[in-house]
Amino acid sequence: MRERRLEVLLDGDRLPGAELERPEPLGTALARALDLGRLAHFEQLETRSDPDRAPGWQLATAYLGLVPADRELPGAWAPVDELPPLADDHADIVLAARARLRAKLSYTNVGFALAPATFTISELRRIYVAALGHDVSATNLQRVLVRRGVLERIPGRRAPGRAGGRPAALFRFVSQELAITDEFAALRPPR
Amino acid sequence: MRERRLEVLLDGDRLPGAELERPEPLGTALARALDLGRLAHFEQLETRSDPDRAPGWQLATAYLGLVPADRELPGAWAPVDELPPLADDHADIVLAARARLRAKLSYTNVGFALAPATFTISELRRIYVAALGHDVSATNLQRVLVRRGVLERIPGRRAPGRAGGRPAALFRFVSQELAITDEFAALRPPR
DNA sequence: GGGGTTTTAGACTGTGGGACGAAAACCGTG
DNA sequence: CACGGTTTTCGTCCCACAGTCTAAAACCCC
Repeated sequence: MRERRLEVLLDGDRLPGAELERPEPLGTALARALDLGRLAHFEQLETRSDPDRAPGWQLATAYLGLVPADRELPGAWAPVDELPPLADDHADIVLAARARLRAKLSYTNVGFALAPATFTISELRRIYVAALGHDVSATNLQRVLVRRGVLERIPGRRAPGRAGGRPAALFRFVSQELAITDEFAALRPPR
Repeated sequence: MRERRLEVLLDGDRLPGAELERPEPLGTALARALDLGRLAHFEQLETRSDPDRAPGWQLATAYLGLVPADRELPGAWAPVDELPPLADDHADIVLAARARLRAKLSYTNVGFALAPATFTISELRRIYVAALGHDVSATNLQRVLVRRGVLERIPGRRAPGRAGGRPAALFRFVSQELAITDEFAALRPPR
């Protein structure tokens, strides 16, 4: 996330990755190879076994890792909606990952993995807009997330920017652990 | 699904599976080994690489396949909520699969993969109750699914059973392709 | 102090879904 | 054939929640 756009880390014309040689969990192998430090959210996506994958044949397991918007990380980051041509089906994987992220933003609290430790509603709104790809009302965003117990207000206010404006209240995510917050409106158990 | 309970196919004390030897997509290898015919829904779950998995070390990719309630299939089926002790982490996998199914029942039309071609609302209700693990109102189930365009009424009625009762209207799923029907209430794009 | 800007708060509205009750249509029995 | 028991169907009420709008609050710069 940078400049109001969702970005993805690339290694040339492909997604960065690691080869699994010794017995170890998939996630740790990837984390060791990428050296991104602790990621707030790290989630397995699909495993593909395309026989025509070059060279020879191999299995590939994709992962989705999220980095907070205020963290600067080295490497080549490309905007997700303006990807250069990628090798194999890597562009597909990026789109699938974005779809997964968008869905989870709506019914979980993954936002904590994209947002700084504390933030104003406007800042959070910009992050959600960039990730979701469509506009979001700041009023509704705050009300929805606070009512669900995802967001909580903390003391203090942020001084306005150059252009002026009322000082903004500060918020933070109540939990840093992934949790489902929307019990899928329909088909709920009766009370 | 049998006798109003969700069931899982077992092969002794483990989930049925196949070993991948030649280059081929994971799904086809599994389908060939299991010989269940065409499944209405077939979905990849998690891939695990536990070094302490016996014997030696191996990767394992779990899949979720759904069989309509009216189809009788050979093999040893066990109720999901009364599983015998299973090898490795297979019990975990079954529970994860059930969780996935329950979530998808709420925001997609996967129901088509569990239901017969045509059915009454009461029959569909029994299926949903078994899969979700909690009661569901027949009235609301019908209204919700019809309004979302998932269900449609078809001509004819089903004669009542031994106990009598009003003849039930027949329904079917509009589509047999997986589709997301609930756009995650919150954080929807403004109109 | 006035105009522009950003944030905050409140009220209104519409929709979707849970709960409830009554009517419809069937079976058995006497 | 009238009656009670059963299952399905239909309609209504009601509440929670999200989208919209408007106005007020609090700041900047000039």
